[in-house]
Amino acid sequence: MNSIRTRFAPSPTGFMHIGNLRTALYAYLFAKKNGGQFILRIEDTDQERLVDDAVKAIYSTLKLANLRHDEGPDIGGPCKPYVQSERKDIYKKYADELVSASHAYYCFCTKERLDTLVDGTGNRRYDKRCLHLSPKEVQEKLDAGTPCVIRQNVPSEGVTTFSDMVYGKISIENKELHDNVLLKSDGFPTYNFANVVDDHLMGITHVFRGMEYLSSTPNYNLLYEAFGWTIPQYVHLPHIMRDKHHKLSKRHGDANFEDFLDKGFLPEAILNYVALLGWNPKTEVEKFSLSELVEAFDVSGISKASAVFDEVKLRWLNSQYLKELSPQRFHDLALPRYRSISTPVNVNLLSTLIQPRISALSDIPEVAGFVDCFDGYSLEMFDNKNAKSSAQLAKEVLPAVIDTLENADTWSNDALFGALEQLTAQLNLKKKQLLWIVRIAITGQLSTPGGASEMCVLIGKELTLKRLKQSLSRLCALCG
RNA sequence: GGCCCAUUCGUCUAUCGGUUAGGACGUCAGAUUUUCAUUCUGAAAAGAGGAGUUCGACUCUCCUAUGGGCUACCA
Repeated sequence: MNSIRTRFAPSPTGFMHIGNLRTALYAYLFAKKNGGQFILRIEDTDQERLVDDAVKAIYSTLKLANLRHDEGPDIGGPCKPYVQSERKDIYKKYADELVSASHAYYCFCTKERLDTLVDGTGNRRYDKRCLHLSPKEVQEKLDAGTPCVIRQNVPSEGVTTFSDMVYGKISIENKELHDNVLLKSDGFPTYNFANVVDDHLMGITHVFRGMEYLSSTPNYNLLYEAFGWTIPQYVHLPHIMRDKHHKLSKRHGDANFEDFLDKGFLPEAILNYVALLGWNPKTEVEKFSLSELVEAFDVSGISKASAVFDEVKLRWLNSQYLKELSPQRFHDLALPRYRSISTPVNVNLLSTLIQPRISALSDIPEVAGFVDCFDGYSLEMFDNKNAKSSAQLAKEVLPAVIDTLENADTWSNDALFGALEQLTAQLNLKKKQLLWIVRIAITGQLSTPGGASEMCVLIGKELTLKRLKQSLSRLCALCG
C-alpha cells in the first residue's frame, strides 16, 4: 500500500494564522485529491513559547474550515501519539542511533563559549569541537551530569541537492550547513530533528510547509540519508504578505482566521480566497467550494512568488457567498449584529434588504446606522445631480410628501411606492428626484439598504413622519 | 556579510520562444432599473534594468537592482 499521506504540523504558539491555514488547506487538498490521508500533528517542542488554548484554536479552525484530519491527537491513529511532547523517548532513541553511527554527537559547550564563535559578520557557526571528544571524555561528562545537546554532524564537503515540487532543483554546498542541534538540553527535540523523525514514522509522503524551510531542507535530507530513510516529496509554499515588504504576522492585528470570522467573513469564502493566493486553477473560475477545490487542486499551479493578501478581493468573494445563503441562514448570521440597534424595526425585513447589499457581516452597523442615528446629517446630501435633486427642491416638496404619507392607510412597500409615484406625477417630477429626497429625509444616509419606500416600511409610519417633519424644519431653517 | 528563493497591470494571476500580453478584484466612464444597491457594456492599467542565445524572448543563460527567507538549545 503506497498511499499519499500529508500532514499539518502547527506549533501551538498562538492563533491560527492565515498562512498556516493555507498550508493546511493545500496539504488537505493534495491528500484528498489523491485518495490519501491528512494527518494533524502538534509540534509543541518549544516549551517556552507554548500558549494556552492555542491547540484549541487549531482544532476549532480546522473544524470551521471543514478540513477534517484522518489521524491526530484528538482522534488517534496508527502512529500515535500525535503530540511531539509525548514522543520524547522516541527522539532520544533515534538521536542515540545517529550518535552511534557518527552522524551526530554530544556537545557540552556552554552558551558563553558558543558566543565566542561569532565571526566578523556577526554570525555564529559551531566549530565541531565536541565532535573530537574521545568516547571516554564524553562518558565522563555524561556521568557527571554536564548539560549537553546532541548535534547533527554535517559533512564539511560536498553538495546536497534536492528537488522541490514547486521550486525545482536546489543545491546547497555542505559547507554552508550548520551542525544543528537535534536534541536540546531539556531533552526535547528541535523542529529540525522532530519533523524528520515524525514525518518518517508517520509515513508522510509529501511535506507541505512554508518556503522558509527551503534553506534547511538539505540538513533534513542528510538526516534521512543517515537513517537510510526515504526522503519525502517537498512542496514548499511561497509566503502570504501583508504588503510588499511584510509577511502576514500575528503582530499586526487581523491576520488570523478568527479575526476574519469576527469581521463577518464566511469560512468558505476565506478558504476559497486563500486557496487562490499562490495557486491558480488554470481556468477562469474563481469560486470554489471545498470539494471543488479538492477536484481542481494541482501542485503545478502553485506559484513561486509571494502574494499580497488583498482584503478588498476577499470582500468581493465573500459577498458572492453571502448572496447565495438562504434568507433564513443569512438572518441567523446577521441577528447578533443587530443587537446594538435600539429602534424597533422589522429585522426580518432588514435582513432581506441587507443580504444582497453587503460584502461582510461587519458592514451591518454602518449600513443600518440610520435606524438609530438620524440627527444632524448633512443637508448637502439632498444635492444630487444624477437624480436632479437639491435641498431647495426638498424643502418645496416635503410638505406634500408628508401629506401623502400621513394619509396612506396601507403601510406596505407596494402601497407606498404607488402613492409616491402618483405624487411624482402630480408634482411633475421625475421619480428619482422625489424618491432621492424622501430617502435622504428619512434616513440621513447616502447609501441605504433599500429604496425610499422600503426604508419607510422598515422604520414604520410614525418614525417616517417624524423624521420627514424634522428634515423639513431643518431645511426651512437653512433656506429661510 | 554569506547562502537560498523570487520579480507580468495598484492587487491576485494566465502566457511554458512567435499573442493586439488574457482574466479577476479595485478604479473610472456610460447603459439598464420601482427609488438605494445590483446587473450590463466599455476604458485606463503590466513583463525591474542591462548583456547575451535565437530569424524571433515576458518566456532560455549571465550580470545588476530590488524584495523576501535562512544564518537560534524558534518553528
